[in-house]
Amino acid sequence: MPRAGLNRAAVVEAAATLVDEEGAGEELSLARLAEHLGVRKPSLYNHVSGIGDLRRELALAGLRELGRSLSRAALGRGGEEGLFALAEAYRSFVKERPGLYEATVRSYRLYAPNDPGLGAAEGETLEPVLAVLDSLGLREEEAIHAARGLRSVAHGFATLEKAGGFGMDVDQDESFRRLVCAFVDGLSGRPPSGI
Amino acid sequence: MPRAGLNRAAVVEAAATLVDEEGAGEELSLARLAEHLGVRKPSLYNHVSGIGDLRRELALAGLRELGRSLSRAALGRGGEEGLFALAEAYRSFVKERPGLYEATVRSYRLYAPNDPGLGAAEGETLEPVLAVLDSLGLREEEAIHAARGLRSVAHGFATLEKAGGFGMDVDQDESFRRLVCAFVDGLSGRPPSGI
DNA sequence: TTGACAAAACTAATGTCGTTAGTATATAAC
DNA sequence: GTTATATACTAACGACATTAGTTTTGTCAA
Repeated sequence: MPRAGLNRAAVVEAAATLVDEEGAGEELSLARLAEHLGVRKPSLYNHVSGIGDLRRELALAGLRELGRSLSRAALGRGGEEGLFALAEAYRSFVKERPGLYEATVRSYRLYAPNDPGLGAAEGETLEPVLAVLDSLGLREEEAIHAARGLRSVAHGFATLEKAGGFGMDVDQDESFRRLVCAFVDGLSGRPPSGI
Repeated sequence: MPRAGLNRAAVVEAAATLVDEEGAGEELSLARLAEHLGVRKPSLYNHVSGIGDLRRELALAGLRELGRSLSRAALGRGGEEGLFALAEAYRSFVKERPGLYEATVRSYRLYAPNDPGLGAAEGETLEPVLAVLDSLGLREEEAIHAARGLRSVAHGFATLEKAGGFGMDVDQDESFRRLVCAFVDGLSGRPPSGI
């Protein structure tokens, strides 16, 4: 039995690739992952303590990567331009890493609350959003409301899009652009910017 | 072996109750449902052709009920008032029937496209939205964009709320009100209505 | 170089799930 | 009352997660 050279990080990374290809729901199984890694199922227990642990680790990885994407998008961009960049980055992340994103959403229901690691990672995704909102003069409770709104907009559109929930043959990029425009304009109380 | 008096409708209804209590993900199993109904697992196959069939039936029931709720909300309400009523009805449905709603979302990815029954039920949920948008002068492609936006807003907020994704202790009703306000105001290109 | 030890792989087994096949019985129709 | 069908059952299979116990590999110190 030659060693496969696995470790926790490698297992999680392989799982992340797998969920992006096949989905993070019931499609993810230790059996499938073990097969992918050329190893027997129980061997995975040397690196993760079960499928729950693996899913939590995927959620953590997803939140961290999403946070990085959002931070990058907000670099050097303030005001409404920053909000558009954040929304677009959010949607892009869901498109590029669909399984990993799905894992982060599952996390809220299944692991949180009171998981300090996930809470911290979630906080990191909020930070760039609050920074951009601050540049628009929104602070404290007002900023929380606006952040929730922006996240709802991006999450709602991206998940419905990913799930194929938009039936009609109408351009989805344009739908998203209009949605974010409407939200941003409504937020600042100005007439449509038309960006 | 006295009969339990089951039929397809009773099985689906019991499943709907179950998913509202325990979730529509992996929590739903034929084993659990059979136990709930006081019957052995294989007996359920007399009424549904498997767990896939049951999930599809749940999605259908959820879409129909959501459609009814939206239609009721739009009765006698046009313009921005109608949009607020639709958004609130959507969110209320998710709160009252969380499992049934979850089943409808799963449906897009797993059963659709090309399931005529689900497609029709989905169309029924779109109808009242398009009617209200029509009262605002939005037609055709423009209405589709707006409908997608409203749905993204309602779906995004409601699912994040349900999943416990809003950590901070800030009023969620107020967050939703502001989000819908911003979207509606941004949609019509007017200054904030403050409703 | 060798011996010991921990890490990482394995086999075997248990229990849950969905599903199918085949069997018995209760209800309804005649 | 006989018959037919619907509805329930038992038994069994394969896929899954998980645990326990075993073997091997790689490393590090003597």
